[in-house]
Amino acid sequence: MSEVTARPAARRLSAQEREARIVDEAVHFFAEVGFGGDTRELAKRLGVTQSLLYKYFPNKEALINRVFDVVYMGRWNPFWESVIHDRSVPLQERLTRLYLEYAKAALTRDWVRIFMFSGLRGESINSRYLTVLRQRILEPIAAELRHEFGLPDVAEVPLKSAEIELVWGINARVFYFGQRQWIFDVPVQDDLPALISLTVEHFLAGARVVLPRLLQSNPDQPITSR
Amino acid sequence: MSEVTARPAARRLSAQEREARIVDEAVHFFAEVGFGGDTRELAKRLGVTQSLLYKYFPNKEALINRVFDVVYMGRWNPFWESVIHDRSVPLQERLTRLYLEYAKAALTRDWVRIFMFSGLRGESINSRYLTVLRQRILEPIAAELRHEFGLPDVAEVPLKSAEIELVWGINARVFYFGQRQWIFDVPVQDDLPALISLTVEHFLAGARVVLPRLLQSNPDQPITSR
DNA sequence: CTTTTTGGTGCTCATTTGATCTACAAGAAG
DNA sequence: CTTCTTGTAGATCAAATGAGCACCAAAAAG
Repeated sequence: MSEVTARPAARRLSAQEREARIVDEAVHFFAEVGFGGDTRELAKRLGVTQSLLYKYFPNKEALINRVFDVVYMGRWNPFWESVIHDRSVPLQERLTRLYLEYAKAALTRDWVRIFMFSGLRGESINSRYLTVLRQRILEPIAAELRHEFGLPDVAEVPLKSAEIELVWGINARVFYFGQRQWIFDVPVQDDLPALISLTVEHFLAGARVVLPRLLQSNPDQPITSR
Repeated sequence: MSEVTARPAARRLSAQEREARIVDEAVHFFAEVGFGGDTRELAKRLGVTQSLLYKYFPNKEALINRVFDVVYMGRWNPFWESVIHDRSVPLQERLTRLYLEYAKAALTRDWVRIFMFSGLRGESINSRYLTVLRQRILEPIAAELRHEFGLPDVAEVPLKSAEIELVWGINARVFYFGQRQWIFDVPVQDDLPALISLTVEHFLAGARVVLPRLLQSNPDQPITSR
């Protein structure tokens, strides 16, 4: 076998194009092996020398931060926010559409794994992302639930934290599908869209029973308590 | 400040005791920084020289595998399995007790983080653990749900995968509490036990509506489907 | 065709890190 | 007092890895 393998380099792209390819491959690479992955291996996958990476990014951290930008808010879809408020569509359908679309972005291998890798690393970006998610998705859903079940408007009775927690539950379940598939190797058997619609259906049926009771109890921190 | 800190070594323990301390500290250490954490730092935390570690474990991998043994099945509580079948107690209470107890073991910082670190590393132990969980906890719960709602016994109509998926949902939600607290830094506001009991209540209320419908539909892979 | 620009390579350095080895000290046991 | 065991001290190796530098060659400009 010849030792001439990595030599015919895919040379001479525009700086812009090259940078884009580096970031793109970095997303896949770090999603696979974690941020401890070494730059030589990344360069090899790009068909490029390791030193070239440092012509585009001052150091590894800068590249990692670029990956965060691209993967996190770079994939945010405004449709997720808008669909919630469209009361011309039944709530169950709105939620199903929302999470069907959400799954397309957030249940990819790259996204799920990078989300966990960065969280475990102690990056504050996870916390920031989830805060945005809560404000733009979960709280609006909670408000729509009030309307759906004929409960007092949020303007009158502010959302209780337990209501938000209930809505977190949808996210938890959907995200868990992704974790099972891309991290734990216990893939989902059934058709994912079908499971998501089942999840939404189940969620609403449960909320219809539990929510009114939740709002009757005392101020905040209701329920049985410690 | 004095540099006399790690020197007054806790010397001369029995081999057994020393090994136990190493494993114990390794659990905390790897849970914090991941399995990429270096042995010198671990030794420092133990107040011991790095070379001593290699007197107890042939290499780092062996130590890591020990950590898996201790953390995974080493913390399995048979009560989780037994409580499910006790029909002298209402199902809702059984499930609440189960997940309250489950949370004590599986919602610790060490457990949640090591579970994710090992999963991302591609360890097969996660898949094995979740398979055991499904067989010993989730499927029995699904069977009890049949009984609870007056649906055909599992012996007559075998469990559909969608039923199991529904039960995975409880686990997903409970585990997500742990992930938020120990990985994403978006801690749960309310009292955790209260939230778990709310989760169970909500789950059962939803299942009561959805499950009968699920069993009426065609063979497996029911629901809307692609 | 020559010059200039700039994308890309090869080599090298300094650290970090897993792992090993020699010599020695201090409790416990006979 | 001698011997065994637990640990230290510390040096050391080899491999892996982030980062920097001098130089080259292909494309663009004149």
